[in-house]
Amino acid sequence: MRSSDLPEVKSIHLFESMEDSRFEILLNAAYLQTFPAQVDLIREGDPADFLHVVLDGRVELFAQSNGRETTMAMVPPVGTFILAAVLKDAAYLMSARTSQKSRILMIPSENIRIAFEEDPKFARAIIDELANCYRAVIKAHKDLKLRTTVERLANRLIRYNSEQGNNGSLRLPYDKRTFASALGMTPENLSRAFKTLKPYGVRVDGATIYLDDLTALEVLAKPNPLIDDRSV
Amino acid sequence: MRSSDLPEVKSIHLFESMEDSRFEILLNAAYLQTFPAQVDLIREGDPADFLHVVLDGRVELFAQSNGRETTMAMVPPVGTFILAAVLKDAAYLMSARTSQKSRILMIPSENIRIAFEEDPKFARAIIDELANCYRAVIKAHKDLKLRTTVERLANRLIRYNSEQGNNGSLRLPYDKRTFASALGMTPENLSRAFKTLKPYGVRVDGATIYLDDLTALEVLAKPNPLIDDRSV
DNA sequence: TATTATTCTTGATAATTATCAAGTGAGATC
DNA sequence: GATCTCACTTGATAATTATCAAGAATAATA
Repeated sequence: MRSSDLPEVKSIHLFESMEDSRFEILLNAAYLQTFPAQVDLIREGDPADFLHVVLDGRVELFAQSNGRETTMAMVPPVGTFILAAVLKDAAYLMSARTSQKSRILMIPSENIRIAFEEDPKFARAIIDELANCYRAVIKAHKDLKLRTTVERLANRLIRYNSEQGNNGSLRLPYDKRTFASALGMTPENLSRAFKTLKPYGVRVDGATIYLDDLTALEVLAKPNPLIDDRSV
Repeated sequence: MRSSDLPEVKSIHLFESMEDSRFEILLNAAYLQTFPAQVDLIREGDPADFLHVVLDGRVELFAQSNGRETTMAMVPPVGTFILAAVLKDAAYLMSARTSQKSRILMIPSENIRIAFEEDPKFARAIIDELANCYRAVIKAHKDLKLRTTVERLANRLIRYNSEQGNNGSLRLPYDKRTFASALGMTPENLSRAFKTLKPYGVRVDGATIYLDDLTALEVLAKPNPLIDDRSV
């Protein structure tokens, strides 16, 4: 990768506490590449050759089995993916594709593991990142097992509204088909769930959603910090 | 805790690479306690004061929201739980209770974090454990999103059969009510799912299940290593 | 502007899963 | 051995969610 990209990458939480010399060695072996939308980056089952870091754009993690497919998560900048597989030197459990044009940093697994062994601060940062990933999946699992489709949608809208400035409107960060899959429902039922939420002040205009009665929506959704708060 | 218990605990993967002196300091502050069945150990939302290690028995991790409850996982010996919360010094995302009489080692979070900072080998062992936990949840999430109830049951039976010696019979490791919740279904539907599997050679006798036609069951279940193999 | 995809929505229907209520059966207790 | 309790099962029904097939709406292209 170009050395002009180094400062930007260094500012990422994962690397900021790392020694400069070690950081340069690590990144020397790395690739920074821009991909168009809908490009397959990794396939579940393959060995974990690289740690991926999303710098720009958005990456969809998905999984397949038995002819079915589901969206597991969307990774926004700046986020890593497939960290656990890299650390364990195991096969990927999920596939990844760009959902929009994305800039991806790819660091060889072997270099990550070496840096991890040699740099306690980096090890600590890795742990933080992995612990965050773990807790995010636990929350997703609780969301899926403890809520109906309508409740999941309502809570997601409340979360997006809060993340996007709490002004009663939000934009869905990706198409509704993917959104439905991420929420664990079919596109058809996502449409119907939106209709169900109409009496609670949810107005849909393409990818823009207006929440005209947040109070009513929250009564229905019953948001729970231990499921919905990304920071907890 | 009693020093006579030290060797047993030391043999656990998490601690075996640790320096003896540091290990003794760590365990000095720890508690080793035996609890009867159905004792609440931790409650979601509480701060993570202790890392828990199940030495004997079995612990149920569960979560509640909005009046509903679901079993998230069962922790067999020797397994840790709530490691991520301890490392992040955050609130527990799940509650835990003993599902049978259990011997639990409790190590203060603060000591874990100190040992982690000071002992790279222990850090490495913690990472391995956390990565395993992460991958286990991902698998559970895929199981839930990509399979029907009957398929989930079928695959779980195949897994238990393989874990218990591949002799065509297995014992459910906990009551059917909990088993159903862990599989993401109601007890009633678990009964019905067993009936659905009857033509595939699944015979139920209390907590003992016989798999008389493993081939047929596997055709239905379509087991997938990236969901079902604990070791992958 | 017309045309063509594409995505999303809607309606009808089917499949799946949950709920409620009652029943069965095995083990515990007296 | 009687009966009590509890876990599990069964049946009837309801609710939820998915599927299939068109039909709008939107964006993309000519």
